[in-house]
Amino acid sequence: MPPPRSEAARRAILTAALDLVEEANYEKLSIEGIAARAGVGKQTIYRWWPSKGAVLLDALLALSEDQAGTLVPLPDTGDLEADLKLVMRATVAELDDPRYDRPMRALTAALLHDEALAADYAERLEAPITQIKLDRLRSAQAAGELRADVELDVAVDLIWGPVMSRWLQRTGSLTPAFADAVVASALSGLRRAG
Amino acid sequence: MPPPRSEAARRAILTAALDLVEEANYEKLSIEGIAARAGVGKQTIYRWWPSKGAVLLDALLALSEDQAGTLVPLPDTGDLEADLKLVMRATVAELDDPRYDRPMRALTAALLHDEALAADYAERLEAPITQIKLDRLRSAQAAGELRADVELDVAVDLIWGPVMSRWLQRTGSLTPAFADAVVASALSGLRRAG
Amino acid sequence: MPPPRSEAARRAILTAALDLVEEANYEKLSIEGIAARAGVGKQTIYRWWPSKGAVLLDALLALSEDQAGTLVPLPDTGDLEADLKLVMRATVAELDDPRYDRPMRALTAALLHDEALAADYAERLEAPITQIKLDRLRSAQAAGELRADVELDVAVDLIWGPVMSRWLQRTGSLTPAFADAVVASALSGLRRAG
Amino acid sequence: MPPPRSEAARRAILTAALDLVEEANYEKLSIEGIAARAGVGKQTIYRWWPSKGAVLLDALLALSEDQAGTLVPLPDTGDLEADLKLVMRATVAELDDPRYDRPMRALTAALLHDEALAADYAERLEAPITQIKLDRLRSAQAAGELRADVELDVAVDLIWGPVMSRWLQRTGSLTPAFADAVVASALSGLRRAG
DNA sequence: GGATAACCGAGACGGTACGTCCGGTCTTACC
DNA sequence: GGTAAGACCGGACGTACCGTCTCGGTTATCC
Repeated sequence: MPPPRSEAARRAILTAALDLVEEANYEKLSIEGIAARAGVGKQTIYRWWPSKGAVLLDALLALSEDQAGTLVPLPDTGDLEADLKLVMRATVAELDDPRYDRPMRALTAALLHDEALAADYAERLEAPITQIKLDRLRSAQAAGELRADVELDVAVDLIWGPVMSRWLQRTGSLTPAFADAVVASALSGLRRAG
Repeated sequence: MPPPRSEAARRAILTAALDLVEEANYEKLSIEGIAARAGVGKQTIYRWWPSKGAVLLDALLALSEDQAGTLVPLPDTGDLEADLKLVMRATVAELDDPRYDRPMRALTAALLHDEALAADYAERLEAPITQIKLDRLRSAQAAGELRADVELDVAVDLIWGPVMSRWLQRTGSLTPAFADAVVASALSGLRRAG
Repeated sequence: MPPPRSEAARRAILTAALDLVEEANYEKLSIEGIAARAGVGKQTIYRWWPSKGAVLLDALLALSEDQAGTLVPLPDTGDLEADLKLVMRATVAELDDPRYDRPMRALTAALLHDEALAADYAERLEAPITQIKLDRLRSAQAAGELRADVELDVAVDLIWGPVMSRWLQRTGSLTPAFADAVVASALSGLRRAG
Repeated sequence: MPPPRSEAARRAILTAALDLVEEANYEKLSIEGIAARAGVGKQTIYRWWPSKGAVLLDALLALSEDQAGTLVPLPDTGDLEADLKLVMRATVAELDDPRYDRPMRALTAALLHDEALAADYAERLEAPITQIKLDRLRSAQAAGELRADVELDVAVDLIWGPVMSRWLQRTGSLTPAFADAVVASALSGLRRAG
């Protein structure tokens, strides 16, 4: 039989982690601090997570699931550019919201020096999201909105990479206009002959 | 008159930092470790740098300057796509080389939770590089290789963002083919009407 | 009706405690370790004993009773000095035997900071032993081998104290010769006028 | 050159250790507690002492030296019994004083499961004290107050052992009368033929 | 011949302390 | 006065146990 595992403790830990990472930066985030804030023994964290990065990953997963239950596919009105602009504006807004920005940035930092965590992240958070992006693009390709020879995984990077890059490196501000421009330009390149 | 400042110590510190970050990951990199490896007192580090991230930034700057003395402009043969493919293949190769990948990744992690360092990085490492990118694009725009209404800073993100994003998130492998595809697609979107 | 109380568990716990204290020192002895070694839940120990010192006390009591069933009186041949030398040589031998030395030393350490346990020890282990010592001395006093004004409880300390003290403080080696010398000297002082 | 070593920290640590051991029992005494009370980092304790028992030993040594500067010889009026009764009454009084009793008992517990500490204790605290006891007895032997064939180290155990034993095991109360009785009886056995 | 109650093993839980590492400040001796 | 060395206070690390608790599962009387 599986161990009883306290659901209350689990939730308290994930909430505490998110709260703390929002208040300070990732460097200041400590297992000790999470345990104290959650009213939990440190061992309870170490029993279930290998590192604070893993706690953060679970916390972000919980955050995604809390609001949606399950991941929703991208809108498909038949107009790829319009659909993606809508999605990209939402993404850009989310990345500007500290509620997401802080923990996401913290998790990204953790991924940079923890390959095991990166693998876990890729499988559990990124893969499903990439899948729904690929699904939408495949549909568009079938409808002739993308050239037939476009490699869809490259297309995903072309469309979302510029936004991610600007977010991570704070190269510029993430405005709806930027979102639109990126989608328009990227799609333009993917539509007709290179 | 500035104090004599031991150049030997400075170099030893930067070298030690690079060596250590190459051996382990950024988390394990410690001021104490750098000092010990460099045969230097901790105070000597604290006297000249505010954080280990700052040491890393200087170390990377030194690395750039060691090989080039000064930053070279991007090639300008008149064929933007060919020039950028050349550059992008080199970039991709560099990002695959542990000698650059390790410290760059470590520095990126440091930037994520140190805004002061991020500002310093933006000014000293990124700005000059972005400048030479903008210079090349401006030249191309003048030559009619890019539409006149293209905002060049967005163009920079469109061209280099996909590569940076794939590197940071390890979303896929960084091959020369990928470099070519990204350049081709991005430029295709920037050349004609959106 | 009292619950059945598993005799097997009880014995496993006492044996495990003795084994562990013999292998390591008292500091390393842990309830958790005893439970694991005995193949027993921790709660089973906490249900029946208030502390690991109490377990140790029971373990030593069991050890005493295993070999003798009940405590035997000291020999009484009519020659007090000869009888006591015999007893003291046995005592000294026992204190040199790790099988007794280790747990006894551990128990002594526990007694030093647990007054409740000390009271329990005094009543259940020490009192009976002191009683048979007093019995033998009383018999000797009646036979004129000890002065009539000798206080017997002081006499017990005079005779056994030096050995206990040397054992506890490892002041010197516990040889049969030392046992003899102590008995001879102590009795010499208790026999005739002070 | 030797490291500078903060004398203030050293004293604060020893004082804190004594204070804490007086307030609670040895089990509750923790390095963490000492450090907190002394306003000192834990590392400063670990840097100079291998265990809390070692701290306690140094604290007690400091206590002995504070009051006397150096160890004073036992009184030698020519009347061994009178001199020893005086000394023993003082010893008994000291052992009844919580200021000495608590840390001494704590140290004794530590000695029981730390052989290295026991060796250190034997050399630095016990040996000098035993030496002055032996000196006094040797002087008495030379004056004919003790038989010539008495082994002085055994004599020390015979005289002080009963008191130590009663103290450690709380077998009875430590009164001046008990002190006198022990000295009288022990010397009686050491004076004339066994 | 179930019911039921205390036992049992296992082990998760909130905690405390461990002994170590490192951060950032300071002091000392050398050059 | 900068430097190598390293002690200092503080705080987090990850581990070991503490003593309490909650689980199912066995007994083993008692109705």
